[in-house]
Amino acid sequence: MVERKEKRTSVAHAGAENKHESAPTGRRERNKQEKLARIVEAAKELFGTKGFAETTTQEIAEKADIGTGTLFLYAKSKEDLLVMVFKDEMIATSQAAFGKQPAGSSLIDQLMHVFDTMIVYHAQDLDLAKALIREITVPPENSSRRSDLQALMQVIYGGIADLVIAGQKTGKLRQDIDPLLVAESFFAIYYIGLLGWLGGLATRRQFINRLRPRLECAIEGIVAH
Amino acid sequence: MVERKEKRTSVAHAGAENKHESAPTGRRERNKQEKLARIVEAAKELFGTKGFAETTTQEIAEKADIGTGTLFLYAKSKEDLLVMVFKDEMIATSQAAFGKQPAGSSLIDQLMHVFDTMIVYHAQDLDLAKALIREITVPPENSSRRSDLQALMQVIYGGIADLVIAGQKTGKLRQDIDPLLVAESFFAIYYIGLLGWLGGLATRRQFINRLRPRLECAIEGIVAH
DNA sequence: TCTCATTTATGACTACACTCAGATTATAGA
DNA sequence: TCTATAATCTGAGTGTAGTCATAAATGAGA
Repeated sequence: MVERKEKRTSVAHAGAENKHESAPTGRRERNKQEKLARIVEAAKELFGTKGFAETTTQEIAEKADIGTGTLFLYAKSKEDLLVMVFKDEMIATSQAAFGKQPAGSSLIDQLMHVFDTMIVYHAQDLDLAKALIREITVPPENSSRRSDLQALMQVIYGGIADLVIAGQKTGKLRQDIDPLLVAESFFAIYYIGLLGWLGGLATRRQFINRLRPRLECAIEGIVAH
Repeated sequence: MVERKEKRTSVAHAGAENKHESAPTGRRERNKQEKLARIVEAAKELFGTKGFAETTTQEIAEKADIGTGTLFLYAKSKEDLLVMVFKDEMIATSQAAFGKQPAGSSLIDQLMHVFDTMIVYHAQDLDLAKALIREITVPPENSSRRSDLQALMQVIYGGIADLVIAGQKTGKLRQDIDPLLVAESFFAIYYIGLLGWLGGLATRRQFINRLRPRLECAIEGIVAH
């Protein structure tokens, strides 16, 4: 054998490692959860401070106090890690955006409120946003990533669809339209603009300025006549 | 020195290398063009047969009969190569799609015709399409890539906008709408569906089946009343 | 308590995109 | 033609994501 690492002691545990505690509810499972949490936490910090590209998997493993190989038992790839880091936060962000709607506002204002919130989030770290969008755009067969994506999409599409349904109830919007289908279109308009911004084809301002008329144009198609 | 490569003879020239022809119009420039053509050709063949991920830059360089280092003087990255390979073909494809429009067809049919053509193209090699979409989605600062993207987008947006303008001339569509803005929205709807397909969130059939109603919904917003 | 099978962890190793210091080749001027 | 300079080329080298054979930890049954 070739020299073992001498660490594995100063771990930032959640205060739950009483050496001989052979608790009934499997130690393995808890260890795994803890380790996963440490990994995501380490990745979040490093991605946040150094940026995605500048962070090596070695560093993440070191910070999480595990071997490099172990890292890839918990995340299939470096980009997988990014999605892990991002998912919860983004879901929370969009949920908050849907929740805090000013009462009685129009559909367009509601949509803009949601998208504005997301934009603020994306703007916090452009590199991170780029890496993420690149990754989230076409996830490989890797099923774990895909289910993450689906969870995120459900929140966003579902939220927008709810706004549409509310509009239908007031009678302002056509009744004969599938809300989910409309939600997808709205999101598509947001997304393609976002890509333009992150890809450098447009500035943030241009992106935001064009978003509203685009959405208005799309909404025209679903208002009741 | 460490042994020079003994090749550089069996190159598939365009039949223009008469050894002593010190032509007035710089040999350098022509060599460069030829080399670039060889590189793109080699990349196209290898990506097409082995797939993007399975092709190494070494192989491309070998096939193009140049050093590995040289490859990166002509393309900033492996993905850059992919865009090079793709651009011309895709532009030709979309131009053809816009060109061969059956006379007198409705906007929705025209759009579907364009998108169907693109889908056929994408379907030829899913892996290639995925790699490309991933790449094209958020290109890095690298300006050459961005201008490629812009060229492609101009063709597509421009083509769709032309369809809209034609519709406006017949009076069927509202006059007060920016055709380019509408074009972007239409493309967004296509694109987000494409991502879903390539990302495994939907089958090709689902993608195509949903495309039409989505577009119809968007068109509703621009028909004259 | 002691097997022993199964799960989990490890880091040396591998493969490959990309770099760089130095070699080679083209051109312009004498 | 020869020389100097600039442009172009090159492949051994580098850094890092991801693998894999081997080791350690765990828990069920005796």
